[in-house]
Amino acid sequence: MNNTRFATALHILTLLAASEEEWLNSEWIAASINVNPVVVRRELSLLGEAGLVNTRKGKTGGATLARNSASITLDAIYLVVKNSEVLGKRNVKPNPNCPIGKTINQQLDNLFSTIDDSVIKELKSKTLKNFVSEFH
Amino acid sequence: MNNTRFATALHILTLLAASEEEWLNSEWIAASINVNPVVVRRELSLLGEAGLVNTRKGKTGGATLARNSASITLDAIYLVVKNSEVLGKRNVKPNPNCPIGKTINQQLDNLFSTIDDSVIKELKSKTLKNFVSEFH
DNA sequence: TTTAATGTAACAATTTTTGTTACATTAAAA
DNA sequence: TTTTAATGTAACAAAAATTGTTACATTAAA
Repeated sequence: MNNTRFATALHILTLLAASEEEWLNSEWIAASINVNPVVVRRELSLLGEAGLVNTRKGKTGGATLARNSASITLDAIYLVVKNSEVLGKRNVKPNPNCPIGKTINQQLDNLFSTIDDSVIKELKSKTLKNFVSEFH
Repeated sequence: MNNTRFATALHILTLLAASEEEWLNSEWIAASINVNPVVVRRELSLLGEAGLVNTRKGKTGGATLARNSASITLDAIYLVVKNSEVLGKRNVKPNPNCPIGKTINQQLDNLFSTIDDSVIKELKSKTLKNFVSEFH
């Protein structure tokens, strides 16, 4: 992950959690993060598919949290934005004539999964509510 | 991490560990990974700085492990290639006029460090020797 | 009917990653 | 002493990933 998607998604959810019951629009959210509103809408769309937020169109449109911030754990956010593994990518075509090259990607699969799982587990222990409570 | 550097570095070290006492050259290693020899030399240079390999120039030049594969843990490799945090990047300039935007990067610092630390810890429990032993 | 929002496609710009060429330096071997 | 075969590294090119932007159809309240 060499991008800002987790930071952006968590920022969005933090704003929504900090003002529950209000429909925040993408322009307002974008101004807080300092990115383009389209970036926010794109991420909101994915967070919506994951059941973390509700969005509505039309005048007075915007977004709210879909569930209580205490029930949202950070692994759910991570899974929405994750598009690579913690240890990165495998090399595409290691040499099949080399005993190591022949099977290294299978060994890396195991290792990469193990590490990813431990990150997920750690994130699962942290709630959005707790994260938000750190702001004072 | 959305790159192949960890996979490449571990591949290199696996080859060296699998034929200790031999000086493998970058062209040979590169053929196993299927990348350009310069990529291998670049990574070997960094692995050398970290004390994981020895390299020598001249005819009969090449690389060997600098220490026993049982004493090399995977966190050492990760630290050599790591150039981003597990949860990615922060947004560059969140709005200082927003209570959330004002301090979110400090909160993210804490979270990102915690997650990175847990990955390091997990990798520290795994040795190169053990990884190599999985090939059969 | 007007206004103000989302949803999303299409594309542009930027940054990161990977690949390549070139060559100075080193050290063994002929 | 010259040739050979390697590393080390700079400089640049190419490809891929990331981020930003414009445009506009759709929706729903006012």
